[in-house]
Amino acid sequence: MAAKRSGAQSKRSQRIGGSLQSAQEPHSEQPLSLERIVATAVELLDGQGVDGLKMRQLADRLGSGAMSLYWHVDNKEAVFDLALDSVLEYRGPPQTVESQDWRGEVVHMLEDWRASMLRHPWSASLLPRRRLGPNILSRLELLSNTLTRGGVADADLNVAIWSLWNYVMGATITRANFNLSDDDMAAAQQRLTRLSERYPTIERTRLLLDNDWDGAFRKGLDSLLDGLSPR
Amino acid sequence: MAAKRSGAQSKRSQRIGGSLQSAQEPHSEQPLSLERIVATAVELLDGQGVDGLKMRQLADRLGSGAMSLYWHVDNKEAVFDLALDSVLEYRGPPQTVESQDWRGEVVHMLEDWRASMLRHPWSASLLPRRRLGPNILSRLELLSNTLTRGGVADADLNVAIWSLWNYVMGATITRANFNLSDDDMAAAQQRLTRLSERYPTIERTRLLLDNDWDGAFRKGLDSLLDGLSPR
DNA sequence: ACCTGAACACCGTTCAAGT
DNA sequence: ACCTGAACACCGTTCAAGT
Repeated sequence: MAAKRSGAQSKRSQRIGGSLQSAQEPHSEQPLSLERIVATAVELLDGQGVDGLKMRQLADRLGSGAMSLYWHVDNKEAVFDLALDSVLEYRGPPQTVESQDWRGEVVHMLEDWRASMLRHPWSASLLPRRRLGPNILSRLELLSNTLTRGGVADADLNVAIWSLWNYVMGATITRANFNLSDDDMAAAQQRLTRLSERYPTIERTRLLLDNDWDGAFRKGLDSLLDGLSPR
Repeated sequence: MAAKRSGAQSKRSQRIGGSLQSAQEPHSEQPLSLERIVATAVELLDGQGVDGLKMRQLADRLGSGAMSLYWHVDNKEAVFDLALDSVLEYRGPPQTVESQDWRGEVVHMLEDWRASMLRHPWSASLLPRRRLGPNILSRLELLSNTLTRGGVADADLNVAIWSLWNYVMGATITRANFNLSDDDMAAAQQRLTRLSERYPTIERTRLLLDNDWDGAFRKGLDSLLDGLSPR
């Protein structure tokens, strides 16, 4: 495992007269480091999606030879794991007083989790396929904690957590992969009406055209929490 | 979208009329056909996972040259779409009388859906990423239908359906990707206890070691349905 | 310790061509 | 209509080697 590099060294302290390097590559000549690799991988993933991440391109963007990455990282899988975990960091609830509103806290935590993943649409699909990293474990720990404080018995805790996990993951994966450009919307609409005699109900309620994702997420979450709440 | 009339398919002649011989052979030297390609792709995917499907190997297994597939199919993506849809067929509830028990029917439909996907562990992760095919649309239609019969108002229907979708997808994707060999179990246990001071709660309830997947799925689903049920 | 180019073993797909 | 091999444009990774 690579020792930590003090990343902020030489290049940072220079800060030469601000106008010249307004050319697009502000970070081209630093040494490689795990941090830079991960950050750049996230950039690339955000821009090109999971299939768009290429080791050569990643190295290129970092200004290094293609194979230099392999000294810092075992393989591409490791890059995925690191990028994924880096995106799942939780900063905690807005610092108010230690609140009594456990349900509100749960909602906040889950909405923040979903929002973090939606900011990096490749992340949600990746999460269930990889080993759980420290950041997601922290989120689960905090969630368990809050539920316990809310009165959920230990015997019901795992079911509650997995239910919430399932709901959040399903919602986020689905939403992240549903790219509704105007064209897609139009196409879906057209297709649906064309098939209205095969699928009358979902056509009537416009299931596939409903695009209030945030509202639907929140409402469904409320229902689930209703069902899970100790009475 | 439901009826996939891709370019590849339209390239095929219809070849419907009574031909000289109804092909009867097992599957060693038959001509290629979309059906055989899809069936074999499913076999391969079951055995090797999503990343294990190679066009060359697929052709090989079908006893044809590597490039012959491309006359029947546009590209690899199309193979995925077809394999996925083929796995999602629904045969309907066990033929009893038209029941009054709408909730029981919903549970049956969702458990069958989950079971179908778990029989082909690659399928769940694929489903949210691809265009919805006819078989999954049929399942959604039937679900909508049943919920409506159960008294869910049109205004609440989409939220209910997406909530159930989210839950089922999240649960199935997670379960399908959680391969708990004895080794993995042991490793997880070890890791968790080693980290027990960082994650005390999930360690205490053995969140990651809980392996009653079916039971947890059912219990969580019940909670969700409790929350969604009209009162 | 850190980085590198050349090279290998793939894999999806295009193409021109066969029947 | 249906199938094929050769070839192209990749891409992850190994290796032997540089500093």
